[in-house]
Amino acid sequence: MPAIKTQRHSSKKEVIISKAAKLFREKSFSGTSMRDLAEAVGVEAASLYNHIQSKAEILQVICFKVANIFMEHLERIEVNQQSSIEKIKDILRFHIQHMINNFEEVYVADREWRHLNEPYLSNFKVQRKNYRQRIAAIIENGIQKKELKSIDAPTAVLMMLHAISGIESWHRSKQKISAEQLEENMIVILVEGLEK
Amino acid sequence: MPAIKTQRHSSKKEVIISKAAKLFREKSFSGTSMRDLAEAVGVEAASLYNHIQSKAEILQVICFKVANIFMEHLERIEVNQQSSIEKIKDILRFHIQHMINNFEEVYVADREWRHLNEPYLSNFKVQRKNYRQRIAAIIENGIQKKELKSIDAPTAVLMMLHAISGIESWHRSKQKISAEQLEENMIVILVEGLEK
DNA sequence: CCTACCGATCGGTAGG
DNA sequence: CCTACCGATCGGTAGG
Repeated sequence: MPAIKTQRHSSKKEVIISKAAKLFREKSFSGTSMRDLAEAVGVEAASLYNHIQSKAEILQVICFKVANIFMEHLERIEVNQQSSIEKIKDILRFHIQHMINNFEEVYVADREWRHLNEPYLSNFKVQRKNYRQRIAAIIENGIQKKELKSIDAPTAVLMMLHAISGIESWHRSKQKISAEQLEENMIVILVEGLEK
Repeated sequence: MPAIKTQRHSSKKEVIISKAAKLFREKSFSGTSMRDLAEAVGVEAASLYNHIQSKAEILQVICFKVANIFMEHLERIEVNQQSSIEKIKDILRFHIQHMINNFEEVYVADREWRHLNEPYLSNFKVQRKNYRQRIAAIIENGIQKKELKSIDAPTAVLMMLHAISGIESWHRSKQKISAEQLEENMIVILVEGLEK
């Protein structure tokens, strides 16, 4: 039955990608050997190459999968009719939720993309820059409409995104507050600030 | 003249540490070979070992140097008589300034510390946890005194510190705003929020 | 500071 | 999916 065989094959590749994301986060891309990965998957190192082409391919898959998810969400936000501040909140919530639910891969895409090879490296950088500029444009629009303070929009984007990517170390420790509470806290801090 | 000899020796070690910080940031700790470092310093790989004991030692020096600078500053903040909000602002300004002026080493200490060997790894984790908890205590004090919103203090600490560590990618691009403007923008966003 | 070199490990391939 | 193996490179040492 070829259908099942294909399914199994694709599923095994997904297992490899998933285990790799975990290891790349813990030990970094360069610090993880294909033998480490093979052990985590439960096969010999040579067997990995029946499912993936190279170590580099694994990183490519992770980085572009994550980039595409965020880019697609941004495109939906851009065309809707919300206020700037609602758009920003929506983007923040989306990032927070993905960081909580899928943080191994989001973390790796965020921290290990430098190890991509060309032409993927340049492609990724362009996408990343584009993504940030389009969020900055939303912020600048909000400043013009007096919804937001007149702060430097590119700085605000970097701070927002990095503030959220920082929850990983929290996530791994004992969860003292729920995901919903975490999300609300983060939105309040970023939108309204710390000061009472 | 032994005094001069010692000075030269220590100076060369500083050059090695400095070049290593730059390479560890660009290519990560595992992705940087001692031959890469030797080339950046302008010697053969074997010659590096006249100044340092091991690759691991370089990372230790960078991580604990940075950790000590921030810990010493926090200790000065804790004993002074400012309001909680002034203490938080002071910590933020200190982080921003060090990120701007010394960002190679601060970045490496922040992102590459996982590659430390024991017992340094455990020691570093304890210091890091302690540092964050003491800032959280300042925030909690501010909440009690109604100076700050009643947000989750550990979450606020992680967000603040990561928002600031995110300026590195900005710093490396063309500087459109000055360091002073950057600092003011970041303080406003974190303390007062984005919303007008 | 260099040349010469060590054993270990790397990503990846051949062949079954 | 495995065993067996490749050339390249790793961190580090010996000896001068």
